[in-house]
Amino acid sequence: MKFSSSYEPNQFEPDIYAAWESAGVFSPSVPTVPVDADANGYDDRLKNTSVYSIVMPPPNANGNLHIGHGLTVALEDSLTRYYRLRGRSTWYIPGADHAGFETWVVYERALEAQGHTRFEYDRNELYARVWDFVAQQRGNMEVQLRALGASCSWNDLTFTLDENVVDRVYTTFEKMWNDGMIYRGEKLVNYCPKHQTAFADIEVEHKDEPGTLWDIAYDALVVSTTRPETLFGDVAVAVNPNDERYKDLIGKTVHLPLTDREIPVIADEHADPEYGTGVVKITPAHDFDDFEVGERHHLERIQVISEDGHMINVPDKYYGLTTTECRKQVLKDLEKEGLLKGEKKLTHSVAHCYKCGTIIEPMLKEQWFVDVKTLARTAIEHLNNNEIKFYPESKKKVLINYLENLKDWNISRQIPWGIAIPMFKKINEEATDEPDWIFDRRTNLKEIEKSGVKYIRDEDTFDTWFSSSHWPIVCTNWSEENPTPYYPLNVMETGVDLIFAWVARMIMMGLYVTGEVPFKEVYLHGMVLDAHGKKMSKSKGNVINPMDLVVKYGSDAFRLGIIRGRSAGMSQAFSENSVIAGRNLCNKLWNISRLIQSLVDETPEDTLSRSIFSDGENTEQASPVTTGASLRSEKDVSLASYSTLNMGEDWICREINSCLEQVEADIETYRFAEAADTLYSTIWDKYADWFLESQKLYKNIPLLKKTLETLLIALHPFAPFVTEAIWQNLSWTQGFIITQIWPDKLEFDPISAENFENIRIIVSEVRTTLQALPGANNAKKYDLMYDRDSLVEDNLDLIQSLTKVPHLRALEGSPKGLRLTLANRELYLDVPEKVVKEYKDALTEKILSVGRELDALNLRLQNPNYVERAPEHLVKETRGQIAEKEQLISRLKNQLTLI
RNA sequence: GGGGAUUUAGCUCAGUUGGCUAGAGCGUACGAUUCACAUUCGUAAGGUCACAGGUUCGAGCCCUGUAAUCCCCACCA
Repeated sequence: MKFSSSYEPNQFEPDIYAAWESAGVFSPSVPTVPVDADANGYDDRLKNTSVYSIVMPPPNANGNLHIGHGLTVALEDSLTRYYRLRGRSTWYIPGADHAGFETWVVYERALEAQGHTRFEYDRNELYARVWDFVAQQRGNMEVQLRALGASCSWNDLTFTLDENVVDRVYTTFEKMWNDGMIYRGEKLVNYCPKHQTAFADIEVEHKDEPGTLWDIAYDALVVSTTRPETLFGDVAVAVNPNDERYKDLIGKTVHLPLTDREIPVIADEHADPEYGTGVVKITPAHDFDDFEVGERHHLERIQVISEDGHMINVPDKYYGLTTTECRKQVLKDLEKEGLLKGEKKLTHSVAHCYKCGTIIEPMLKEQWFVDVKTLARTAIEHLNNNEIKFYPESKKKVLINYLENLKDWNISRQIPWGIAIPMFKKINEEATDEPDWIFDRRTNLKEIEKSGVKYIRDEDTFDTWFSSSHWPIVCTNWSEENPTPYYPLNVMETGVDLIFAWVARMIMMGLYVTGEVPFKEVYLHGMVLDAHGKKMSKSKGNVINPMDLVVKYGSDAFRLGIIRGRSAGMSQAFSENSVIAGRNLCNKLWNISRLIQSLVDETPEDTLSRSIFSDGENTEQASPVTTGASLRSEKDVSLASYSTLNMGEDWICREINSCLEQVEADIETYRFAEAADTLYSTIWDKYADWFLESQKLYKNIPLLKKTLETLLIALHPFAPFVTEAIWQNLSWTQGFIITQIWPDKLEFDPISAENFENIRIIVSEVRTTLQALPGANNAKKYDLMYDRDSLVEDNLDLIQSLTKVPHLRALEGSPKGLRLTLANRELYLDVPEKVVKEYKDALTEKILSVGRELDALNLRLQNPNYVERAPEHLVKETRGQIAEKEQLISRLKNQLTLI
């Protein structure tokens, strides 16, 4: 493979992914089912390898990835690749979601487009049809996951309708049924009349909307309501027990308008004396609060709105009207009878279907419910026991708070596309000894017979979250007989918006099924907002498609871009600029590698070996006096395949080591942005700008190779493709980078490294001073002069090449020109007096500003408390600084007098 | 009503146990450039760390309060 001269990710990314995949490098090295060959109760292969497991939140099987998936994959895959490099047996388990409701909505729309409705088919037929529909659409998201570089174990992909998932869900359901945690209840549920299905509370969107509050006379009492059409379902009116105005009426009855019914006046705390007239009509079948009032007072529930949104159980006049039509008619009739006492505009929040926006109708329905008391309490105990570490930490409190107030969980959905609820209802009523409902796994059958009694299957399917809550269990193939070392997961990474719907339920279910928390850590990423911090939405037209960016800038650039500036739990803006910055880094690395490869190519083998085992031809540049070269013994040379010969080499080793330390600490605490940032500045600002510039003189080939390899491996988790592409292009590397071992720290001489740091300071000051001088093109005009300075004297070529000054020479005679001030060295720029004079203002300003700093330092030291109480090293440091500043000022002043 | 956050450069964000002159990227200005890279190199400007108190030798960081913004949950007859 030949390095192409420009970085073009599209030309190698697909090939590299295919090569990884066919080499099987994504599979965990330790099989996922434990093997106890010698029957000692332990899988011996686990002795030397620790495992790392992580599951992917399953994207919609027949959908496309959106920007949030892009972030999720970038984060999860970086973790996966990092721990793989660290030698763990790493299992990143991909998934695909049947996306019950989402897919159903799409399918139903397609069905309607063909002029059909769901009601023409029975449940089995619909299920089969959607299955085919999904099968046809499937595959896009898997292609896209590959494009993002997800190093997941494809053989282990779990689909949410896979047999083992259904099995596990049924097993749990059966256990809950036997434990008495499942009950069938007639309760008010959130019901979408359009989709004709119930929703869990979390699936409902509340929006503030303008509405009207009408006052209606029920005899002597005036009630306030926003929904007059439901009055036919009223079974009582309530007043607050402490409300003096109505005390006498409690227990009496009032006439329900437009009907011939009398309804009781009851006392209930629900009635707020401050609100409206303080009198509330009670409609248990169509209002959540009223339902509870009804429970407390054992009131009848009269359903007056049908599941398709029409009036039922009402006087003939109103029968069959839609709710909207009925409201109009009711208001008209009330007005006519003089019972409408007033109306007032208000804003109230209205529940909407999160998919179609239809107003959610609270509907009385028989559904399956999970009693969550024990589940929630157990989860809270384990959370309080710190068994799961949260990133960000604050979300744990939020979760506990949620669990403390959790209501029973409605798990029935009236949608064919999902896992059938394995419950069957008795048909023959006369078989009174048999239970009304029985559990049975044969949900492929509509009707079953047991002990001579016929049962018919419940048509409903499970809430997606009921099965999803088993995700860590089913993905790792955990079972009672075969506990796997990969369960609990090391981490659960997902969006902060799923903390209740998914994370909470996985914890409850994990504990219920396995007795263990399902994961040891949770990392919740925030939402990806647009460049202006606004939510992305189709209607705003600000949606960013991750694949567009991958095509435009490459997968690595996208991954580097999307994690930039992002921290746990925070919703943060995202713009193409950060992807461009990522692409630029990849390009930089590409060119760095090309440079090093070309240096390798042009260095003959025999020179190479000489430079390892002797000082070689570069002795003249290296400083025998100041670099501490003598500390580098032959031992170093023989231990490693590289050695440091020049200061810049020790310096870069020092910088790379501290970079590695930083990156390790950051990844292990999920500080992705900081880790990538550290790599960015190490590769660019340190490796390329200083080390490689200095290597243009010295060319320590073994060290160049070693340091490049180190940086490539360290960046691999974040930019997998370009690092692998370079690895494959380099002439001396072997195998895949993805399966390399995370680099050890490099050996270096700290004194020498510090000397290079001093050279950097000198070079920087020369550059700054030259830029500040009047006139253009200063860099090439003036010589740099030094006076008895061995560090400079020993590194003339290096300094000259970095500063680009024409010549470096020893000062002859008395000082002249412009003295460099910050470096604290005898260095002068050979600048004519005229130019120096023009520089005078800058110099004066400098003296003033250093003076201000000096004053501040002196003030600190004059504070006796500081000297007494601050740590000694800080006080000492301050004294040192004062001395330094004083020297600097005197040098500056001296300079000024010379002018 | 309950809970959780945020406020630092023009923009997007770092700043971990309190410690020197508060950092980065982008953007801006100025300068450079055959010799790995214009997807480049060099330099600079730009901040009362939302506000007011407090603790401390020392506060962007800790405490109290205020303001603004955001998210979630519940309620709104």
